[in-house]
Amino acid sequence: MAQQEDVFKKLVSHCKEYGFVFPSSEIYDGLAAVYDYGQLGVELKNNIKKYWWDSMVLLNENVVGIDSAIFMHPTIWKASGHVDAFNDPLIDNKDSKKRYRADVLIEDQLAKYDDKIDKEVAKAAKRFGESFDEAQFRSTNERVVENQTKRDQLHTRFAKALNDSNLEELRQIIVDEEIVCPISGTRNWTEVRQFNLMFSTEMGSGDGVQKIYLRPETAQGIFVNYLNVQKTGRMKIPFGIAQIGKAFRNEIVARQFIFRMREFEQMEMQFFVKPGTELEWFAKWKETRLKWHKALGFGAAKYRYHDHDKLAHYANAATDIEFEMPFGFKEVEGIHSRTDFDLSSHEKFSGKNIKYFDPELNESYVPFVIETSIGVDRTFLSIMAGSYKEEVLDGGEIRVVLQLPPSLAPIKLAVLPLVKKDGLPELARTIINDLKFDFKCQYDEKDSIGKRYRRQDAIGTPFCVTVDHQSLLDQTVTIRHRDSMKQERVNIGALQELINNGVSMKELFKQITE
RNA sequence: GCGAAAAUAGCUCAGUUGGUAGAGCAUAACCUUGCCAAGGUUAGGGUCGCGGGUUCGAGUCCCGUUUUUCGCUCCA
Repeated sequence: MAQQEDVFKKLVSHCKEYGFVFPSSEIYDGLAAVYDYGQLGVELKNNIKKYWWDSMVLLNENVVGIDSAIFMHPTIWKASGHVDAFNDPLIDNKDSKKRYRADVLIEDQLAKYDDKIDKEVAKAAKRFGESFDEAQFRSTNERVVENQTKRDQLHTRFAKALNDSNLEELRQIIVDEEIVCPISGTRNWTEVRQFNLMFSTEMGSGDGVQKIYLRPETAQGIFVNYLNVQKTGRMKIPFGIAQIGKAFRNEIVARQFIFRMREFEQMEMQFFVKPGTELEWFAKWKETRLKWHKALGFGAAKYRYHDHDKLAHYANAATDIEFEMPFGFKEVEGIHSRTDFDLSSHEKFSGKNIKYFDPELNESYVPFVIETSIGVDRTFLSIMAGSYKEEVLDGGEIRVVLQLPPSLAPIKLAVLPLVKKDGLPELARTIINDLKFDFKCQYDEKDSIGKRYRRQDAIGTPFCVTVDHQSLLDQTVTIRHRDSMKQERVNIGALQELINNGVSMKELFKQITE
């Protein structure tokens, strides 16, 4: 484990050193859990997005894309459940350092009163046997009535405090009820704090100002547009809508580099199906999505499914695809069968009919939804982690090489004059000027050729084209492959096709569709 | 958010009992070599995370703060 953490540390340094990822606002001491992508990082990230996007909208004729706004009508987040479901009041015990949900502590206290009452009843039942009338006993026994009164008073007070979002009152209840920490047994509590998952901002000014949220997921932008897309695109169920975009969550703890950030990017596809068929489609997408990951070539052992036992309020089946990060297997993608929860809820809250008319069945229904939701930043991290290698060469020296899938590499080829004289740089420039329309190229004439190869290895460039004196005579160059370090001599005119074959995403797509 | 540890050049780090900062690599220029990094010469780059305090004097001691890592907690 210590060694793995070491790898993670090296990976983070590598990302910084070569311009993949920088801490945000670094000259102002940074901003917690926010990162910027650098000159190579943005290329890799764009390639990842292209790989996903094309795998959805090119490979599936019934999947189309949209790009919805980050700002959305505030009621959307009521309908989705985000406003209510993520307002947990939290309290810490200063002695045990444990954190609890304040409402759960109070609910436990309510349960204790119930236990006391039940015990009294049980005792009486034992004592009086068959002649025991529980209902009468409950209403007349002093201790039972006392506990019932206390419980009811607490319940009323608790419900009011929750309803008013009165955090001081919640804390006061915990103090008044003399609730102790189960670990430390003390009543040394912090204030109750509210953590809302959603960031909010204000739109408009003056009297018309409106509180709006930064979307915590991109999915809702698809749901509220599904009928627009269906009608204008003449889509027939089953069909899907794909979207890539930023989302924001005010995480309590955001950590592990770009794995959990407060601002992040999602690639989501919502697939609309006939009710009753959702589990078949869930299984289908579960399989397809794993193929997409495996096609990257890091080995099947790096991935696994994690099926959810505990399901979210909207789902009837859910699984994660996990990748073995340097800090363990972690979720990269989630596949959920979201039922008709979201669409039905939007129908209710908006008052609009958003049923799909199925011409084959000649009837209307609210479609069920299968969601595939993948984090761009997590995928980026998984690809960096899977690619970073420290190879021990024959001579015993270590080569740092980023074995990125060539189709995702930020730089596709470097063109290197063997010496920076005798007209070699000029020929190298000519080659770049010809290839730059198709591939991101880099020119380098500094330092020895070996050193230049290593520099390209460190940023994952799959091909190095070297111009030497023979090139001037017969228009051939050597092309060197990153992973094998093998070289071959080819005609300059053959480069375009050779490189194109090497960096095309076609091979990956074939693995997904077969 | 709680606790622990850390923060010195682009990266990895050193820095003595407190005496105004160093290395390796990297970067740039020139010379040299030319197919798998680390030849020569030279240069740039640091108010030692930030703000206070103690002191004649703070990278070093004290307090606060920010950021990062680890543990706890949370993660529809």
